[in-house]
Amino acid sequence: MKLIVDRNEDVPTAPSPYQASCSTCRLSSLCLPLALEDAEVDVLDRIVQRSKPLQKGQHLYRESEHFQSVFAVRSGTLKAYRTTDNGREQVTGFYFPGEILGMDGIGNNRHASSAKALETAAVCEIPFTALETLSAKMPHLQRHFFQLMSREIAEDQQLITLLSKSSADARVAALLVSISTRNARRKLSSIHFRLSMSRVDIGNYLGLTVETVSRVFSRMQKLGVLRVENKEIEILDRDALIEMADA
Amino acid sequence: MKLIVDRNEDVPTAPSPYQASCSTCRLSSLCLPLALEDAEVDVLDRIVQRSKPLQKGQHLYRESEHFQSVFAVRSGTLKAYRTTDNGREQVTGFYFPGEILGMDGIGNNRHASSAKALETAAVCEIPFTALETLSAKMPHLQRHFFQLMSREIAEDQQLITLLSKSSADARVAALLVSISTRNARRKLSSIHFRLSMSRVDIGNYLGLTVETVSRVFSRMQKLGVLRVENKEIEILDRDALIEMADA
DNA sequence: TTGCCTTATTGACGCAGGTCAACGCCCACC
DNA sequence: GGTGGGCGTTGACCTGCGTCAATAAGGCAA
Repeated sequence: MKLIVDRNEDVPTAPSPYQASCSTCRLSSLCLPLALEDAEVDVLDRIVQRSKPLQKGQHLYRESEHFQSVFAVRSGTLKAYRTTDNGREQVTGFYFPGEILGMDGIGNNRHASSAKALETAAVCEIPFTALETLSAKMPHLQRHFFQLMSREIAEDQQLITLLSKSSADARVAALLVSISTRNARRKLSSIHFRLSMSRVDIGNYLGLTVETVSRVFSRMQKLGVLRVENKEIEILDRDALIEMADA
Repeated sequence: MKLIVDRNEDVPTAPSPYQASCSTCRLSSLCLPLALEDAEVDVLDRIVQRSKPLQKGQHLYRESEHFQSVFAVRSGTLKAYRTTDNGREQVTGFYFPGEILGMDGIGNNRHASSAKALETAAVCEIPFTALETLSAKMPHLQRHFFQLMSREIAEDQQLITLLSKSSADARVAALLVSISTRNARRKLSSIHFRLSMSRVDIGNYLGLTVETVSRVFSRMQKLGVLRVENKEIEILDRDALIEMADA
């Protein structure tokens, strides 16, 4: 039987049903408000739209849809993926709380990828036209947004490098290190976490088959580098993992 | 013996020995000035620096160097590449006239990759701080630069997809189609061109070995899709090539 | 609970592309 | 015009990962 305190689930933070504001959001130091003055954050706040959470499997946007906004993840995880001409799916990224997605749609005013929730997820919607207007007035914001986009480029290039020559072991290791690092940024455990994505998604992202991913996990477990129990991962030897990531 | 006009080298803008201005540049319709009013182009012109050409093999910038400017290619070809922790090299892109490179350095104020001329090449340097200031004043410019960065992201994602699952044939085909398309944009032949990069660079970019690249070229030639003669490429059956690119 | 369906693991086998090696060709530089 | 060194091609062989198949283990509905 459920207890009354459970109702707190419906009230993630303060006032609004979803989220009060950027200024009270504990992710603000990772997200768009980073590097903004308090007064500037308030202005930004006014253009940010918070809506009801996405259910697992629900789409935030779809490839080739009209582009209107970028999104910041507030909770949960999303995957971005594109569908190739011959119908194959390619996962291009996983997005965790505090991270921005949708920037690939700016170029042609249509989303270059689809985004889907891997679990219940909440996002902040940032209408791009408003963001542009604001950026022109707030140099810090403009700069920061340029930086965010640039980092997305640099990260994609890292993935390119990974996919181009690394072994299956190195790919999986690199993903785990990446998740671990991003968890640390959010003050979560960097050695013990739950994978929100399936083996299929991992394989798809890393250019491997499910079977290979599974075998790599087993192998790493046998080597004492990881403890794997379904989606629960414990990193037992982070140094070894980092070592494997670039071999 | 030096002529007096050479002293213009000290005056980077107007009547320089290298290039008059964005407004007279025949690449302006592909490059940064795109979508700008004539008056705006003049303002942009004033921050753009044109310098003496790079020789083949010369670096434009190196990974982890302090980031200061982005660059537009005026003539020639450059490759961008990064060096992994274990010393391997990964080519992340080729840049042709009218294209912008260096945007991956904005994020952390250091270049995330190195850029090297594949043949004699001329570039325009666009100091980023000045570009930011100007962007805040010229909405068209800000918008356009956001779009350029976004397209770089989208293109990287395309490469990710390519590297993730495609066969060697598909990878090479995709690169050739890409070069062909980019040549067409510059009003050059889309079916007959000279590869400015070596087989090693192609292989490196596509995550293949030189031998495989060479074999693919031979195979395509045998199939009557291409005519290959050293670096000269003639596309005999563009449709077949496009077909191969996503198989 | 039971049952169904999706996701994960493990094994056996085949093949695309990597590796190693030999050789030819282009061209830069004496 | 000769020669050396880099670049490209081709062949023979090997291996890591994909494929196919069978089984197990969760997870959700009724």
